Amino acid sequence: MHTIHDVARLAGVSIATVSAVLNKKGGVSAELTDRVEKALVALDYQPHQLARGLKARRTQTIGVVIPDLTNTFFAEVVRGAEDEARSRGYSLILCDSNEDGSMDRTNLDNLYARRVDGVLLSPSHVMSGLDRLSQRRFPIVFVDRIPPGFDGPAVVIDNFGGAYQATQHLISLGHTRIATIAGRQDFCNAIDRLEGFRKALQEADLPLHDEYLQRGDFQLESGYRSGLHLLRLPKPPTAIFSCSNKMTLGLMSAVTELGLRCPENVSVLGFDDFDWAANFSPRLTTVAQPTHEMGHQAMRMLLDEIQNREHGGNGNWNKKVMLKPELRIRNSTAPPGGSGPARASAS
Amino acid sequence: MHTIHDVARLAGVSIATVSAVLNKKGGVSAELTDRVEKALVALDYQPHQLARGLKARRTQTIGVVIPDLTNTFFAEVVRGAEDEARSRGYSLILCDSNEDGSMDRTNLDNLYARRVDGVLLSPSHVMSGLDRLSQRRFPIVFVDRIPPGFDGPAVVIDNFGGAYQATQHLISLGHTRIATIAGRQDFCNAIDRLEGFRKALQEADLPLHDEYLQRGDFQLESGYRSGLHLLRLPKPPTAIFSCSNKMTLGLMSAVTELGLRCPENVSVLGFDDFDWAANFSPRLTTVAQPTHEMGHQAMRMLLDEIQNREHGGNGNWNKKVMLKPELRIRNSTAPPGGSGPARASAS
DNA sequence: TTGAAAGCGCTACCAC
DNA sequence: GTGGTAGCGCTTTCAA
Repeated sequence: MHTIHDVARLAGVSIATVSAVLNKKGGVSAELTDRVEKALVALDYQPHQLARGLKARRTQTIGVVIPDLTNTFFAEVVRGAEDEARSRGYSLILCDSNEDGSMDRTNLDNLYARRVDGVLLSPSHVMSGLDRLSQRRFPIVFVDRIPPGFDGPAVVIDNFGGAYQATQHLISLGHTRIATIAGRQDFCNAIDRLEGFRKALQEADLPLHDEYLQRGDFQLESGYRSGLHLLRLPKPPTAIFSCSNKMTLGLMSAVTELGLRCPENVSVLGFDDFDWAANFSPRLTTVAQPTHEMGHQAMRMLLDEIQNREHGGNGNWNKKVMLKPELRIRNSTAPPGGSGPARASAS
Repeated sequence: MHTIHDVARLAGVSIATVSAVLNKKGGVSAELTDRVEKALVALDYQPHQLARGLKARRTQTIGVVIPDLTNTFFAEVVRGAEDEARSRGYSLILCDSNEDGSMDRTNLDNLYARRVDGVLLSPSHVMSGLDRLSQRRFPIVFVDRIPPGFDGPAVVIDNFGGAYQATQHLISLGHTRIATIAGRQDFCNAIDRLEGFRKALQEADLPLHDEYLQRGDFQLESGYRSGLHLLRLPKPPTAIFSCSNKMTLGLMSAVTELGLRCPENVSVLGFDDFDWAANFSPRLTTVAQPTHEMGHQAMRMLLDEIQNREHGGNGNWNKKVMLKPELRIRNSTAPPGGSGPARASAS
């Protein structure tokens, strides 16, 4: 617990000299530099970042607010963000809002109180008064979820294209009764996925019956309930496009519970890929998002802007990055009726 | 960006009075309290936590160092830790060491520079000089991974018992050729799991051939390579006990690649449970750890100790919590030869 | 080249 | 009750 004073005393110099050496300001004689460095080592001195930040008006800390860390999608995004942050000397304060919109506000207030230099945000809720925040407090980059109409800095994927391509795949397999379990329609990602789905059906002159459009909330439970509902319909769909990983999990649970098999009885295509999707049966066909890359790019954009502002930038920015998802065709999707090349592992 | 001075000026009081109101010290007249509170709201004032921490000598921040956030095990532990921390007014600085031992040291130094009040640590590497750290810097609680011989505060599960029970399950199914893919033997969790495995075999008078003991490193790749090796043996095992989730994933990949089926050709039992383990085929039999609870308890122990020290506690503590894992029998384990009740989904 | 001193925003002590 | 003031550990002028 030594301070700069202890170092100065031991080296027989002033604290200003120690500070100059620490920050490599130059202009310190080799003689004194040497003495200071010896003292630094002798005391195992570590500068107090908070005191430094108080003076320098920056904390080298970024706040990350996400809805649910136990969702691998977000865990991977955070991982990508942290890799970039650490390589540039920043640390992360992690805030999990637990899909509770009111926690977003609490978390942002807390981050402001800690004077983070910027925030990466994937909101749990469509927020009002966000403009006030982003303008008055700190630079914010949105990841994955952006409020409709929001026109600020963000990193997203082409949700429309991903859903469109996914649905086309189902259509090309010969499905005509295609259902979807959509996510919360208050964010662009869910809206765009539903639009992509619609567009593909429309182009193929396929109808979208109301009962085939289930509105979930990204959570497992809603996938499960929607799945049960869809599969118990008098005329159940032969293919289901699930708009998030957790809902896909719930859906598979419903499939299992009803004693159905995938893809023989129903094809399942999910948004978000997993490590395990390729090694268990059915091997899931998914729209994979570049999660690590999303976190990485979002953090890069944020830190670039922060450093830009430190060099006198005016804070006008609204960069947007749209990454491409990738359709990974495995064997949870097959032609309706259970025939076709993509059989399950059954012999 | 208002300071306590702005509030004081607007309310027409001194900053000391504002501070007293902010910290509910009492001894401020209703009249002034009211004026201060109005000013607080009018300016949307948020106290500067760093300045506060500099003075108060605590930051209300806990460092969390884990090997890999994209491992759901750790993500869930962090989630449990954060829930507890937030409810007690602490924030988390998250450090992912990426299974790189040298990063542990870097991360701990960084956390010290930021004067976190304590650290939750799941090391990537057996560290030397840890005693110095824990004594001189901040309270540390270990989670899941503890160095052999370490006798400080920690939250772990009964790894020996979990592995023992798991192996007994395989034995009770009639397996005699049982292999294991062990984790890195530099941590107690891996050591204990191997010991539990050994003990169960021994009690059943079953031999453990050298070739049936694969030494992995907790990573997917090592599970894959070990799996390939085991399953290509002239006399391959009929059951494999994999000591971590990622290695189990690699093992399943090897099973698939060799065109084998689980549990018909080989039973697989994994440590760590997943959301999806119950809904895909084979439904994995696993030893489930109470991940959220581990993070929760570890954080509680840490914060209790921090608060104890603030109240004059002497810092002598070495509490240990050992939680119970749970064997979840599904259908990736079955009697050797592929008969038995737990068939895969194949018809 | 070096060091004294003024803060950064806050808490807490001590006069009034 | 209230407010002035001395720091917390650091950076950064500005004199010397």
